[in-house]
Amino acid sequence: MPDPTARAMPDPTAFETAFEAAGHRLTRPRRVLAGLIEARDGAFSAADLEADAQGRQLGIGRATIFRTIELLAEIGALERIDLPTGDHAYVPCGPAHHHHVVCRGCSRSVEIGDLGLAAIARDVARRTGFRIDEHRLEMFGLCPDCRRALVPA
Amino acid sequence: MPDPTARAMPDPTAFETAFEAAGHRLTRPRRVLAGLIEARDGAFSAADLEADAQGRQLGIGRATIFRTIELLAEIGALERIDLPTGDHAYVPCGPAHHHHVVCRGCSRSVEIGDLGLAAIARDVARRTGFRIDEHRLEMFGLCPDCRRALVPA
DNA sequence: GTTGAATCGAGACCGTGTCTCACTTGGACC
DNA sequence: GGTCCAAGTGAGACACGGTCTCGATTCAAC
Repeated sequence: MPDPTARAMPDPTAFETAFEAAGHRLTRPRRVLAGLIEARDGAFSAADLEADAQGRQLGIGRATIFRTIELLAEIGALERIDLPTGDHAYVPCGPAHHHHVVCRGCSRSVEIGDLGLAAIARDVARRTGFRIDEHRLEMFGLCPDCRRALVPA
Repeated sequence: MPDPTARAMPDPTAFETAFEAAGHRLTRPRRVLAGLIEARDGAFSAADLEADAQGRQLGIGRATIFRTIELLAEIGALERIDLPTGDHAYVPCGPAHHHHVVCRGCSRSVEIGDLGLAAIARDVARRTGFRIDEHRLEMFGLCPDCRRALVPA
């Protein structure tokens, strides 16, 4: 009977590769958390991850969960977004500049490139006199699946 | 000697008008907080307001501060924004749909209209299949004054 | 196999925000 | 002006996300 705490170790996941590429150790807790995050495939809160880990009785400390999230955000594999409710969530993503659309039904998230925002930022800079050096755009709505679920007929 | 807790009552401020227009009582704590917020003229955190109120020894409870912020947000006189640090801040604003540019130096904030975002949202909807029903854009940088202060020569 | 720096788990701690509950007060009505 | 009561208040307990500390563990380089 396979030990549930020892996930079969298939190809290293994108997260595992990211850890090593950034010069960080690939430890058991990090591997487990990487697996849990990839299994979620969408925006999640720290509490979600905590519940996942606790549910499977993998003895992973809360501090480690927050540390791992922070580390992944630091190396650009994760990004923190702010839900309309005011809560924080995290979404897996690539390092290039981009934004997210998040489904309020299932939390699935899709990256959406910069769109015309850099140009808008320049425009705002010209009109306000501000020097803009950071911006954040988040969109919320319903993904195709959740839309269909809403109107089943 | 004037009682420091009894602010001279000049023309009702925009906030005070907003309270009454929305059918809420105009109480002493609300008047005081409205004054403190207007004196700040920019983004502020709940803790800032708390410190202001406590510093002046106006016996205003913490709960009242949060309740008042929430109420002002509800009637559209205040909006919650998310700082790049992950903290929350609040900025005074009008009820029309708009976005904010916030100075990371002095917290001054400027409203910036919808820009082309509605069009971008439609574009994203078409490309992703999502139904977009909310978006949030925030820009951060340095206001003209803080820029000058940075390069005094 | 040894070694030590990186990482970990447990749990105390902190800050933001919410809730409860007994008390106060604004303002409508007389 | 006085009465009245629903709306609002202050104090303090509470919930919760996130951080910090510290002694123990573990990865991975040698």
